[in-house]
Amino acid sequence: MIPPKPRYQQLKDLIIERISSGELRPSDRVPSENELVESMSVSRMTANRALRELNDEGYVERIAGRGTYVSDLRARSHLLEVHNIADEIALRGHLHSSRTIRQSLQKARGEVAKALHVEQGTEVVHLLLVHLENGLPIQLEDRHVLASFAPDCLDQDFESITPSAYLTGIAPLQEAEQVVRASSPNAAVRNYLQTADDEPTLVVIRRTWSRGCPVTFARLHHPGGRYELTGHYTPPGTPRSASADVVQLEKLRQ
Amino acid sequence: MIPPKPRYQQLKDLIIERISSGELRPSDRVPSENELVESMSVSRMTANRALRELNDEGYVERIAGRGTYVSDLRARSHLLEVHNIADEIALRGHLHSSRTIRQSLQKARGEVAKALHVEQGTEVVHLLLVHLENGLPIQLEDRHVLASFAPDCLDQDFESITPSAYLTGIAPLQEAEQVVRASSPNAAVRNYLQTADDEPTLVVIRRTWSRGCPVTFARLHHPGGRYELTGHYTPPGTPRSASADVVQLEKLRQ
DNA sequence: CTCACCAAGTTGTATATACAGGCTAGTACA
DNA sequence: TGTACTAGCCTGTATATACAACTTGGTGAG
Repeated sequence: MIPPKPRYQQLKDLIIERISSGELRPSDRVPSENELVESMSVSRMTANRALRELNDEGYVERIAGRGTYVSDLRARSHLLEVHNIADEIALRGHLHSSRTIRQSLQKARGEVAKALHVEQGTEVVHLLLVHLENGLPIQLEDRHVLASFAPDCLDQDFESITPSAYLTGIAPLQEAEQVVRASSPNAAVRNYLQTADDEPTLVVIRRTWSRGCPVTFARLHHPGGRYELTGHYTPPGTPRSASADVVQLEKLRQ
Repeated sequence: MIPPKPRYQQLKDLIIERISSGELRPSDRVPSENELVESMSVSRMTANRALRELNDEGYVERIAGRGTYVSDLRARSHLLEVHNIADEIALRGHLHSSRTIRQSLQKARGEVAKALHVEQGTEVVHLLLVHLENGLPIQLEDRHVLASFAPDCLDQDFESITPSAYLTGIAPLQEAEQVVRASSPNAAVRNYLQTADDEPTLVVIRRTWSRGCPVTFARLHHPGGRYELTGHYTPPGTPRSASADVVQLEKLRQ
């Protein structure tokens, strides 16, 4: 028999659930401590602990005298962690969708063959997808997967499961290497990402190893104005909530 | 006048100080909540909050029924990669030089004050430098340093020692947080970096903590065409509070 | 000697209460 | 009209109290 979760944790789970389900959207007001006391039949200290920890973990933003609000962190991802774009978006309480542009068997050439440490002509699956956050393009995923590693890659429906989630399901990821660049996108990329002519893109080029061999090579293009990477050597004791977020809340309240 | 720190924070600072000074070593027993109640004249809930947060932040390990023990902090040290542009360039076998554009005492305003967690008007040193690799601009460093943290910051010759190297010499920089963006530079940045009109920049915004407080906030602009960030990812080991540490404690108790 | 049990100490959680301080909207007053 | 002030809500912190669960060491019964 598993012990029941503590009540403060139940409260946290409840609020996180409301955020990821979209019921509470960024900059929305979260029930105050006293409202939680009423509706959830807990003491204020318990409600306080739940909200305080959610604040420390970056889910919400608390402002003394005003209230508690759902954080709207700009599109963020952890630089040193390999993340699934769909999870990332869901965590922000937004809706993820994707559109498959290409899903075909090819022979590795040049850069791809070199990156994957295989002979030219080795079979790879080429994937080209656009990921959307609330309908807005947030990532163009240009990925090559070693066909021998993922034989059924061609039959997958990558609009219901992301390549990243699919690949980590096949075999544990052991190592990854990534390069981050700022670049001016060409017309095709601009078109897929629906960006202005002068908006740069943040490009993440990532190679991933499994069982000691590189198995996939991806080029991830993001619109510079809507996406940023965060590397987090988490500072103990300081709440995640940074200045920019507060400013953002201010703007949204007008 | 700055308000006094809350007591739970004073307790945390005290214990962190004892740990970093070496008075308390890894796997040593930390005073229990009740002992802190006695010696520090606080309520147990306050002592509990201090120790609980230290646990959440990885400084200590708490075991119900046993006590609180100092964590093995080895895992934390590898987190912070030193990003000194001069070392980076030297590592490539190239020549590093730099030009100081501004080095002045200022009062923190807006974004800077918030990022450093200080009142508006707190004195900060503003540094603006261009770093060159083989004579070519590779980074525009726009940095604010808490004046109280580095009093002689104004007298340093940052063309012979980089701010990064200087700051790590003063005190261990324990934690950092960074955000990476692609953006279109304004005319001033373009001029300093000698980039073409349509070349985007890769901007790294980094806050660095020492002894629990943010001490410096830097905005590092790089020419998109000549600079990229590389990262390496290996799967995390067992989480901080997991079995390994407990096993270690078990061993030490023999 | 061995095992069961218990007492003391520890952490984990929950509650009620209190006060301080920030923020806002509305009201009273000039 | 405009300004100053206040009531009410909010978060932030601190304390006292209570009970539960866990660990350890000792004690007593078998």
